[in-house]
Amino acid sequence: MIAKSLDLLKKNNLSKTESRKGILDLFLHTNGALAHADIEKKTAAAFDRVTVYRTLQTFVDYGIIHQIPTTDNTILYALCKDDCEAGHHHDEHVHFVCNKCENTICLDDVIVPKVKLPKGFQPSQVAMVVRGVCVVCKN
Amino acid sequence: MIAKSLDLLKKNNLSKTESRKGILDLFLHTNGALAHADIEKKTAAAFDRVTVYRTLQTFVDYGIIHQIPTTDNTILYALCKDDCEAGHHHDEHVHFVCNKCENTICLDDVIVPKVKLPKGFQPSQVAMVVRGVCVVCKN
DNA sequence: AAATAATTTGCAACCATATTGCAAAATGGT
DNA sequence: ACCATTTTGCAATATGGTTGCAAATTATTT
Repeated sequence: MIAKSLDLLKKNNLSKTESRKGILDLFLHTNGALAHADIEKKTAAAFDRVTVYRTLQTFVDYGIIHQIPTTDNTILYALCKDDCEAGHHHDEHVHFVCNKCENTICLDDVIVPKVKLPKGFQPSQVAMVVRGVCVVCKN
Repeated sequence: MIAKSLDLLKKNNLSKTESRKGILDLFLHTNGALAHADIEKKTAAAFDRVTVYRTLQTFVDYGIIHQIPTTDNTILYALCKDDCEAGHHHDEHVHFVCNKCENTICLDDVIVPKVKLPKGFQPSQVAMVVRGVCVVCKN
């Protein structure tokens, strides 16, 4: 469990820089999804904004994290499960956004059900976001 | 079919202004979803940016249009079906984003399937976005 | 139809978020 | 330790969105 971030970087042939390691560690120690702003806060602005943007983009490109669609014009990112590869995400699980604590949680065990699309539509990726009250806030 | 936008405005007790009518007409004549930038372009900047933002917000509040979550930090809007009301959307249909033409289409007839969440999670709203190739671009 | 009240618009200014070019710094391979 | 390559950070710029307020438009009253 020590230095799992380094393993991940090595596995993807990414150079081990402070920012990549730091941001990846943050994801590994966070349960839910993170927005760019969260990352800036939680890393105490140790890295330049631009570096954070580029690092996130790199991680998405390499299939280390994935994006979660939102309706408030921010982008959320969360760790991919182990079987994601560069250029091809398999993050077919449901995301849950809590209306109280506003955290976004990956429900890794809840897979997105298949839907039947109208004739001619060819799906390649599905995202499902459920809003509601999470298990922590339900009381 | 003439002046359906006026009907819609009247039904919601909204004053009939040029911008509301114009923007609503645009939605009525567009098949897919629209982003703020699309609206500015297609109305030839006839209305102020601020007016467009406020008009969209008003339409969302009154249940005339709904927002579609995206992963590119924009907000998409699309017409609601008839049974939406102020403050309460029933737009539980699937949205399709085409990777080729980049249009977003409401699949009004494909309703979002129910999923079983882990114990303690209480859902209130579900969004589902499918990416792929649409019926127009499939060839 | 004119006058008034209420709402909406447009402008200016502002803030937040995101991207690009480029020089300096850090990393990896030899 | 050196050098080629990649990554970082800064500055500048672009894009997206909000707020306050006066002017204009719409609705209401008479």
